[in-house]
Amino acid sequence: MPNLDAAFSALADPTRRAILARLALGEATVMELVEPFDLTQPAISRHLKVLEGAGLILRRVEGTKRPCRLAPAAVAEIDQWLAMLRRALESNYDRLDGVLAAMKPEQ
Amino acid sequence: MPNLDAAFSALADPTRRAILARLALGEATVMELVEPFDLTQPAISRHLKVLEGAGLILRRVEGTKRPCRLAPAAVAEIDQWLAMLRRALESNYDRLDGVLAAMKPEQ
DNA sequence: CAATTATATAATATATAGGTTATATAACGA
DNA sequence: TCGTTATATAACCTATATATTATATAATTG
Repeated sequence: MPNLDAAFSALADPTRRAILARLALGEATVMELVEPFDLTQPAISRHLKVLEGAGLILRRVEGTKRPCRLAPAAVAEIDQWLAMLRRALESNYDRLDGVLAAMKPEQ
Repeated sequence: MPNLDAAFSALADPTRRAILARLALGEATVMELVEPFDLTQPAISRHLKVLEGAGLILRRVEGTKRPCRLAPAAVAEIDQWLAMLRRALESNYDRLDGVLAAMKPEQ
């Protein structure tokens, strides 16, 4: 899954997570997304490109505007991958009693 | 949540995800984690440091070995953050019919 | 058509990531 | 105690990320 690289990497940046949090409230244009940040428009445009490349947002063309909205693709992929960790963590937890019981006598 | 930076950033690297996938099968020492990769031991040690810093793994001291295992902290935090996106995606989906109906007449 | 608005791209600078080799440290086993 | 094994750290190099400013493109409006 080479896309997981892009998805996790996109989410690693706090500005991009803030953009996604804003988009969770609904569609927004580039300039609307620039406004709350102390960053230039080109900087936000690049972040949006990263988010789009990762499958985290989609953009429409509406005249000269490019309204952005959340996309489901990447979140689904991430969830799927994390499920593997969750399963492992749960089964480790299940085994914990046994492991502790086996260890204590030796110490 | 400054930890989300570290957690997502840690997961963005395929080597580190592979290490986690290995640890999902059970605890492993540093050298056991080096073995399947075409990387040097210091490289893996650095990856482990990153994973530990992100709250994705824990390490015990066992003589000269440092067995690693998965940690639940970061996964929980990530899940919580993603839940926000999931909710928004679902409600956007719910609204989609209405939005489309409202748009079509204008175009 | 000219001016403005919305967005993208290019050029550039700097910081950070991730790899390597060399070396330090600390426990183990003979 | 000495050599070996397991791991960590330091120094260094290169590639990439992110920001900026300047500029291009394309739709909108007067």
